[in-house]
Amino acid sequence: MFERENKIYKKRKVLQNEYQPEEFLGRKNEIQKYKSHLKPVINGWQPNNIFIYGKTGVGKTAVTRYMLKHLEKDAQKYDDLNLNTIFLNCEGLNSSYQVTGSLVNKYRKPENKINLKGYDSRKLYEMLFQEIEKTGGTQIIVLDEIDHIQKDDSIFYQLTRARENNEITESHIGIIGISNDFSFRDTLSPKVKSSLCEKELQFPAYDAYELKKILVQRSEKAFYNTEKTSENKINSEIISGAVLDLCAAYGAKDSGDARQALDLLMESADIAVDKKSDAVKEEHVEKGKIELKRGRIEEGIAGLTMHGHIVLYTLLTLERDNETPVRTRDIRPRYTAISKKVGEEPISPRRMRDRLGELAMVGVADVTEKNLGSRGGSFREYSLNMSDELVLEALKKTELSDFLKGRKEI
DNA sequence: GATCCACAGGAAATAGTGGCTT
DNA sequence: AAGCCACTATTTCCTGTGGATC
Repeated sequence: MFERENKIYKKRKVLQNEYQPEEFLGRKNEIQKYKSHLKPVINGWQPNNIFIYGKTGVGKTAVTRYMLKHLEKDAQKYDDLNLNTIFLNCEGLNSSYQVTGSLVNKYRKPENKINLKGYDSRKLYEMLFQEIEKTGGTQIIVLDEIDHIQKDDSIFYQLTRARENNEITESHIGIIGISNDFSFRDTLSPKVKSSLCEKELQFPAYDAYELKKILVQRSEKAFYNTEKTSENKINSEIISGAVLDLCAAYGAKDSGDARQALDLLMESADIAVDKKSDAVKEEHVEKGKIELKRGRIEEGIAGLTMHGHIVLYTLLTLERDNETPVRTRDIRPRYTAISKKVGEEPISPRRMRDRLGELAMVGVADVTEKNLGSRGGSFREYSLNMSDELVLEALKKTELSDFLKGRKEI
């Protein structure tokens, strides 16, 4: 029943997000600056706090991991240097409280982990400082996706001022904050901003040429019968330069995102394998783009709340009735009706607006702002952004599936 | 340029969940 | 068990917005 038929991949892993290349192309300047910012650490001095920003897929996290790996390795050469690095992704953590608790858990063994509820904030900080002091030496704390921390910035104050507030005496801490939202910096209170953003490092987007170089570098390792002939050219029986150009253009299109380009390359190659093709062709890339989009949307839809799903379904039925684009207040009655059919109490209009906004955010709906002045004021109009079949498929994988099965046709 | 429209979206209040401390 | 704590999801209330119209 199962059989290996892959003629494409030598090593698929090379295209995955976790893969760490030994050389980062197009990031020479950034690595150079990063290195100088981290220099004090190796001297055993108080580390700099570093704020790193740049769009998604420009290597912020990967380069950081790479730098820290080297830093740790080189630190071992010096007996008087005790270096410990902590890496925390703040996705899903929206308060200082949760970050503090998560940091405590990073230090602790699985059996001693704490809950992220119930403690007094002060107590939580004490626990963190205790852990830090127990470890001692120099500690680099990396907070990735730091902009998810929205509610308050006390964690930064506590960490950057821990020493002068005598919370810690045995250890030195340096914070590396990573954000893809530069404006986050300006939401910080002034005293936190100046200390947290002591050193700043901006990662620019990759252009198509740089992305091509990256794709060439990875392709050589990932595919059979492929070799690099110059920095941006390959000779390959599996994959053509034109295919790589397509992937590079896709990544460069909106944000210079290497991850997007690599994802597309992998998706295309997966499709080629699936089709038992001998090579990755341009048509596979086109299919790949559609697949990636579908995946993103499905993921987005899966992440919505139940009422988000109901609102989406409402929009879907309006779309099928050719009533889109439709303004918020015209969505309302049908939403209320459908909600009741599903057996749920409808949420308030205010809340429904939030849900609609999320649909637009996820990319499944389009919004247009309208303003008819004194003849009708301003409002937003929504319509589905993609085929209704696709949306319906995604909705069937949610808690609405039973409800949807019960209806023969929309 | 003042007025008006109708909603967007911020802010505060409330309800309910679940964990910690004593 | 009572009194904390923070969380999420929500409702209620209300101010702000920007173009059309006068």
